[in-house]
Formats: sequence, C-alpha cells, structure tokens
Amino acid sequence: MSHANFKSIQTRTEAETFLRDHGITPTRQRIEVARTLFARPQHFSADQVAASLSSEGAAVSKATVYNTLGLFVQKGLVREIIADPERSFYDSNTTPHHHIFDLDSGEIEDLPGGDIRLAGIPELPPGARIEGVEVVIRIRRS
Amino acid sequence: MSHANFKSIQTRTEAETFLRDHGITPTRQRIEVARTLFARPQHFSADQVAASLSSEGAAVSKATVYNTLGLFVQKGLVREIIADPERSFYDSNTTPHHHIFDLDSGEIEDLPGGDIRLAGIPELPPGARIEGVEVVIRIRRS
DNA sequence: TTGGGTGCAAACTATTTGCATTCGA
DNA sequence: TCGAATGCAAATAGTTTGCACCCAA
Repeated sequence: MSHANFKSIQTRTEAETFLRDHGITPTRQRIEVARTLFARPQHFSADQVAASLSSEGAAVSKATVYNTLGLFVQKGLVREIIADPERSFYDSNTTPHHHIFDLDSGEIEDLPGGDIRLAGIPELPPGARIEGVEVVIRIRRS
Repeated sequence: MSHANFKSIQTRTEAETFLRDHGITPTRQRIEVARTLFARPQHFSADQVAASLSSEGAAVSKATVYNTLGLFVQKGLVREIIADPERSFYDSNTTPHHHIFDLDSGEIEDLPGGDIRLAGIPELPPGARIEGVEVVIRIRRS
C-alpha cells in the first residue's frame, strides 16, 4: 500500500527527535504540529491542523501553523498537495503516491492501488529540473 | 500535437456564434473574453485575461471576468487548471492533455509529446464519477 | 419591456508579514 | 544571554457577492 514506509509518531519525545534529525529546532509548537500531523498518514489543510490542535488544548496561532507547515515542506517532512483551488493541503506521507479530490466533500484521499504509472513523460525544456509530479483525479459522488 | 483539434476564434462574430452554440447569451463582455481566450490555445489567469482585455481597450470589470470564466468552465468551453496554489488558470484548449508548471516563472505550458499515458488507474470508491484527471509536472530551472 | 448581465465597491478567505514579546540552548 | 521563534494584528491577494443600472431579446 502507498504508506508502507510511513513512520508514525506518537509521543512528544519522538516528535522532538524527528525534528532534530531533520535539522529543525524543536519548539513546543513545532512538536505539537508534528505530533498531530505524523500520528498517521493524512491530508490536512492549515486550518484543519489549527483546529485539531486547539481541540486538543494545544492551541498554536494560525500564523505559526502556516509558518511551521511551510518549514516542514521546505525540509521535506510533508508534501504540499495542490488539488483544491481554495486552499493547500499537506500530506504527512511523503512516499510517492497520488490523490483523489472529492469535489463534493472537499476531501483528499490517496489513490488506492498505488500502481499508477506515467508512461511517456517527454523530454522537458533544457535545464529543467523536476520538483514534483502530481496526479489528481477529481471525482463527484452526487 | 496536443491542440490538434483546437478551433481558433478570430472575430467577434465567430465568438458570438460560438457562445450561442454553447447555450450562452453572447453579451459584449463575453464576446470579448471569448475572442481573447480562444484566439489560440493558451493558459490565462483571471488577472491576465483582464489585463489583456484592457490593453486592447476592451476593458471588462474584474468581477465580470471572474463570472465569465466560471460560466465558461461550467459550460465546458475552458478547463480550469489547478497547479499554482496562488491562483487558478484557464486553458482555452479542452482536448485532453497535461501541464508543466514552472515554479520560477509561474507559467504553465502544455506537456509536450502528448503521449503521456496513465496506466493502472484503480477502481474508485463506489458511486464515484470522474470529473477530471490532471497531471502536473512541477519544474524549476534555477 | 424585462429578466438576465454588468460594474463597482465592499465582503470574504486564505495566506503572509511587521514587530514587540518570549523562549530554547 | 541572545538570536530564533511566536503571537497578534494588520496587510495582501485572489475571488465572491450585493445591489443599482444597463442591455439583449
């Protein structure tokens, strides 16, 4: 399955070590964000991260949530998913896989199967370096 | 090539007919937007459409540009491209093809070759109807 | 004539930023 | 201690909406 290599984080201590291992100063807020995000493979918007934290009593300001998510993307801990024109999502599973975006619920799911293969990726413009390839399947259930 | 079937619109009259054929009341503004968009296959943000129009002296208010693009998407005249987290783009070429998003310039190009094939699209959740499949390759040149 | 379309400005939402305060090492 | 990180509020940018006016049929 697509999150076969996902390493779940359960405790604050694990989160702290994880951040340190990635060269990130583990502050209280970053530890909380990491613990929430990496509890399991999931897709969260910045707002959902903030809401989840505050429901656990670990409120972190929205600005810090945004800054932290941006930092995590930059350090490769999470992957930004651009599928909803209204907001970005962040995927705690960085192993290669693709997504389904449900237009009715606004939720993102992993594309099951994981055996999607892109054939025939052509020659890119000279000097171009691929930063990412994303496949999004937009569905509707109504 | 990927826009082999693209039908270019050059005149206001052609635009008017085109809109009527798609069940859209051809107003002055919609005709201008259509003429600009369908002159050739291209990728425009709402802002770029407005700028292009006003540089031709055919100013259309930004609200109307947004409303018109939304209408065109809904009627299937253009395709919305979600590749840049900051804004939507609109592709006047609706034949199936995919995109390259240049992270440095913020521009979208068609993926050349057009022979990309997605193999192994798995079974989707029951009742799901595919509204669109988009492949975006993010590149950097720096 | 008349209902849909447009323009403008105001409203909204997501995200970023400036700056004083606080905290980790 | 001291620079980095945070919080809050204000600023930004894209997009949507309310409402009076206008125009296509």
